[in-house]
Amino acid sequence: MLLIELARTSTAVAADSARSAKIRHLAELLGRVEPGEAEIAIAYLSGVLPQRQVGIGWQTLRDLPPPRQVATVTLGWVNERLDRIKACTGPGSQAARKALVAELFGALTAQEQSFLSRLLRGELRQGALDGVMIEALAKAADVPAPEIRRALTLRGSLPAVGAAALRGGVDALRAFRLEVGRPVAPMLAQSAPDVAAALARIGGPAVLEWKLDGVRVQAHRSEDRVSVFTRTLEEITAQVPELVEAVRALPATDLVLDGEVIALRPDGRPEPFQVTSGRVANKTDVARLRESTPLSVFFFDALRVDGRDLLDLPAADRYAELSRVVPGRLLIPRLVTADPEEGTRFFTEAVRQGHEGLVVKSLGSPYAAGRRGAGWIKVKPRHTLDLVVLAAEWGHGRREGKLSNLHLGARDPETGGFVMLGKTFKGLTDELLEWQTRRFLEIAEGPTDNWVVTLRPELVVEIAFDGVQRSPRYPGGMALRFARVLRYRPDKRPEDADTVATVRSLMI
DNA sequence: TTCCGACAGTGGGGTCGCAAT
DNA sequence: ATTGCGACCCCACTATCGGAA
Repeated sequence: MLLIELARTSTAVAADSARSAKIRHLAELLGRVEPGEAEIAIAYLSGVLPQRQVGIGWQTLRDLPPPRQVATVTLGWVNERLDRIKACTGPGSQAARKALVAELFGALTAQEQSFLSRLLRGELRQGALDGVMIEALAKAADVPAPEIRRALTLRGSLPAVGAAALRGGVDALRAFRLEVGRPVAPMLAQSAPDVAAALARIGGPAVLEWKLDGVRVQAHRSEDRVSVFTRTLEEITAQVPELVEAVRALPATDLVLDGEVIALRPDGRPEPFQVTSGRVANKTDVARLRESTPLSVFFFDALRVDGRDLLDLPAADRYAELSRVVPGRLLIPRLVTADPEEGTRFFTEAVRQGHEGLVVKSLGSPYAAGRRGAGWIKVKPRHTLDLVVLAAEWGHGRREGKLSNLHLGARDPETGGFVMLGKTFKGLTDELLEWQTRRFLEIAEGPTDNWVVTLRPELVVEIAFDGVQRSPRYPGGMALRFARVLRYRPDKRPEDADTVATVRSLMI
């Protein structure tokens, strides 16, 4: 199949806003792709690469060679070129890689260049990724969508599952099984403002578990072979030897466990997320770092124990199996209750001990992997500050032509100025976006056609955030984590805004 | 007819590995 | 040694579609 056919389908998908129409376009193409190229077509049209990543990003794609007039390249050819680019490493690789990218894009028409460029940048912007692709595959292969979702959970790769569905229908999908050593798509959580709201959504007794601010891990063990994966199914076995040893010491030899790995201080309180994250990401100095920054692991679910798959069992039964093979010191602290007051006390205690909050879980839910079902609900405390808008950046995509991303500052009484604490684009409605663009252009200082538009510091905005972290980038040495706009405060003047001292007092 | 679940899009800060400077 | 890029860790929120209620 020619790449141009995918590019045309993508254009058609983007042009129709109705999901049903997007599904029709995708299914039509999937219906005529040859089996050997099905995985590539499914991957590209759901916004992923079979190679996962190839080392090409926004900067590499800035200037492309002039396009061809006639479309000639096939999916197989393009994919082979991407393999070659991915394999390009070592001294001199940047120039070689650049040449390969130029050669690849030089063989494409304008429409193909646009498609491949958006795909490689991870911004397909066609209003369809895995969710819509699952429906399209269901239509093209004439199988129920839940069968595809189930297989995807167990296999973790939509191209592989989708190609099997097109080739062999329901029978092929049912052949996918949980396989020890191959990661499962992890179950995700929704969020709620407080414990009472979370309990109300579950509607009955629930399990409340501490939410640790670490890295999600899925640990597999077959005999003495242990492998560990992250939320996105990256393998990190070599970076977490403490976890490997802990799993190897368990009294069961055939296991898949779900948990969180975290760096704790000697007094048992958690290190800031940055410390855990840095430790887990490090590959070159693991032996030394495990002395200075040891990792602890806490498990909260079991997907397989002693050769028995548990995904379809209710959470309470899975936990019973988990606690049978994992000692208490490796289990997340938990409480079963339906009482909002008791739950809130548990929440307060978790936060007092330095943790992120709670995850509230239904006792009856199966392990609904890969979807943010209502089975798990996270609850975290929320802080707010009144800050001053120092500048704004022009948006992209559906925010093109709108001033979108705000630069936020706290008041510095010593200098009479403001100290930047970070940016945010979250929490804005279309109406607010419209309003702030007009308002910002009125108080702009200097040119308004640059990427960043500097403003007179006049507007006060109420910002919600999860915490203050150390920052190597911002002038005050601190930055807000997960900042989002709650509302503008026209009743407040910049001299009423919160000060850097207030922010510093919140830093962990 | 209204409500709500699921999805896609729009980006945030921090850290590491790697190649180039 | 420092810098820039890509990848990945953590992630919140709104708009929209279409099926459920």
